[in-house]
Amino acid sequence: MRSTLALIARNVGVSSMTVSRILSGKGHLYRPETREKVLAEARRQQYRPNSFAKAIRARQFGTVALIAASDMEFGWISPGLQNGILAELNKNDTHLIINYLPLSRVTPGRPLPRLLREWSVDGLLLNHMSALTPEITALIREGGLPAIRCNVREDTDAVYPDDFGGAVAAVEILRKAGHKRIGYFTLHPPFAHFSYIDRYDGYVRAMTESGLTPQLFRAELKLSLAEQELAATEWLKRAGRPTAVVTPLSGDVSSVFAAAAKLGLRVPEDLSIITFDEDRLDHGHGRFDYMALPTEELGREAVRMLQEKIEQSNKLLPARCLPCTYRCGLSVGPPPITKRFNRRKLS
Amino acid sequence: MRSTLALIARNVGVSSMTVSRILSGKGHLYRPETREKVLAEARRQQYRPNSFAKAIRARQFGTVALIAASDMEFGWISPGLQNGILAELNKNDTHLIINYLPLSRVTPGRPLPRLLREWSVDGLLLNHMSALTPEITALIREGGLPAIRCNVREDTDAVYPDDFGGAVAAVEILRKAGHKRIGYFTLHPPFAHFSYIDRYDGYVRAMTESGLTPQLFRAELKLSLAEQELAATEWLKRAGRPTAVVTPLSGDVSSVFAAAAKLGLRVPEDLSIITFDEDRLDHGHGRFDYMALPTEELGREAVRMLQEKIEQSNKLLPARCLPCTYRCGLSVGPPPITKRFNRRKLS
DNA sequence: TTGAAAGCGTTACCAA
DNA sequence: TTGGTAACGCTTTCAA
Repeated sequence: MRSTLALIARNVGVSSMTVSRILSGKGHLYRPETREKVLAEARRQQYRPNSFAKAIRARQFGTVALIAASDMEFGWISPGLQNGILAELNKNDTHLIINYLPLSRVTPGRPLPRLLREWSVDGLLLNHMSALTPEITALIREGGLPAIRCNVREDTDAVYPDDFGGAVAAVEILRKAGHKRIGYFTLHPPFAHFSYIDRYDGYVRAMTESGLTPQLFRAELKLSLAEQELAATEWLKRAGRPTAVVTPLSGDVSSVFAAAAKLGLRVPEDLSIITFDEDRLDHGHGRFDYMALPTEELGREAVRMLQEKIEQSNKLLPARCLPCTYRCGLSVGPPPITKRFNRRKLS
Repeated sequence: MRSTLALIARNVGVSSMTVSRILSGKGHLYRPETREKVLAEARRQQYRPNSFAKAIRARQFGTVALIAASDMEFGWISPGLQNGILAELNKNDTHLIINYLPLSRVTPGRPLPRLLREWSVDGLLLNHMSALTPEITALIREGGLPAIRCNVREDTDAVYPDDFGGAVAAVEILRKAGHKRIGYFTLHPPFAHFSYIDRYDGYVRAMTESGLTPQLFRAELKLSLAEQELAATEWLKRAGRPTAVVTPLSGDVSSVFAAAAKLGLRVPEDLSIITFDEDRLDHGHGRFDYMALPTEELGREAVRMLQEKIEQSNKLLPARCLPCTYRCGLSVGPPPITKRFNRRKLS
């Protein structure tokens, strides 16, 4: 049976207010004798306060929700983002409820998840894996809950990584290493997202502003894996082929690497690679150079903004755009000696 | 201002019970006229029930917690596991609170997170990224909450993947492809975990039972990335070098692949690779063959078990061990023609 | 067809 | 130093 203040009070022979105060740190007001008896009985019963009852009294939930909004049937929340959010929330003993929300469910017909139908949290964090739709914007506004949007490039109430700047920085790193023929390599993206576009735009901008020519490889969706690899191989052995590539997704790396290996091109001696990724434990143990997305800081900042909104009755906040960080690996080096490289026959 | 039943009731001029019943689907008991008025006012006020108040009345939280227990300061929950858990919980409109729990915080001195100090959930899912400690076992038992442990090999109240069987299956796949010299390749693991050991044990068992000789490469922790790669290269060019490797972590793949590429060994023509991973969107777009961990099903099963425990007053449940699934990629093929391969000089 | 009262487990407030 | 009362927002139960 669950223990309550009333139960302890009855057993000890005091009022439940006495118990309440002693157990919530106001014990100095009481006689040591009373205090001891209450504490002992609470311990005996393994008393733990009911946080929902507290929340009702306090008129705030002490809870925030993180919703993964996407085009897909399931959600995806980056571990770094999640950790950043939790780290910041834990400072205030705030709970985090998570759920995913397929955007297809945000239409007049379909029922919303309980999280949005009922009143259960003080604020909302939305993680966007696809573009913002008018429906979801309306949903949030109508809900009246303070909300911060993560990973979506909006002017207000949003936090997102500087993907454009990350791509520019990647090109700069390769340029400083001596590369001029820098390609952009990507298979098909698993979902549509602003960052995927911004990375390419950043690449093109950095290239043209340096007077270099962008060269893009983009595998078509309908091709099989083997066909994609073949196409990649063709692209890598063209005359004027790149000595370095930027890829927007870490999943692209093994493809370009495999294609290069098939041609006998070594990384980084013959081909340098920079990709995008979040900092994580299993990222090839640092084999590849990458632009690290500021996922953890994104989470922390989102929480700070949300807390500000909760305190200041949902006031509009300017968005924050956080920079990527270059992580050195083993996949970037100087370009090969040009003449020999160009003359080399690739089978 | 938040809307409540009482507020609507006052505005319409009925009792709050009337409002409560009409808004919770028992409207047919009332005159259409009353019903309409109440519904209109509720809509106007954007009424949403307070789920904490409901929970208090119902004497259950309608909420479950997922705690990521690990040796590290932060947590790691596999996206598949999380999705499986959410998918199953959403069937009953149950909320999921997540948090991480560094095992160092489970000692008499340090304060526990609110989730464990207070009473906020009906049950607990524990995701273990390290071995179970006596402290955490005691903590859970004392807490008195129904709990299921994920990713830990225990006899009761647990769900975990069959890593041993997965490794056995991986060896079988390579054997059937014709390989006899099958190696085991791993850098240092990011954390200690039963699965890491079980995979190796499964590999050794499958090899010896087939009359083959295990050969292990394991990079030492203190080596730099470049030194690890050098060591891997040495291992791959020994006489009697493997024609296929099993690696327990997907992060190992790029290392063995890179080392092979340095030697001019192609995948899969000269070297086949099978790794372990969970099904995910960005897994090299299917480049590598892997044994897929049943993470999503693990989550679903954990929730089903937990719900059973919650209903049946925390009764002990036998553990469940779920099989891995082979996912075909482009990294497994027949072994190279032996004589030529053996004679070939690798620089 | 509708309502009043009681209670879920807390805590703020006022009184003793 | 201690206790009674009321209230947070909801639903069950009983009564009209």
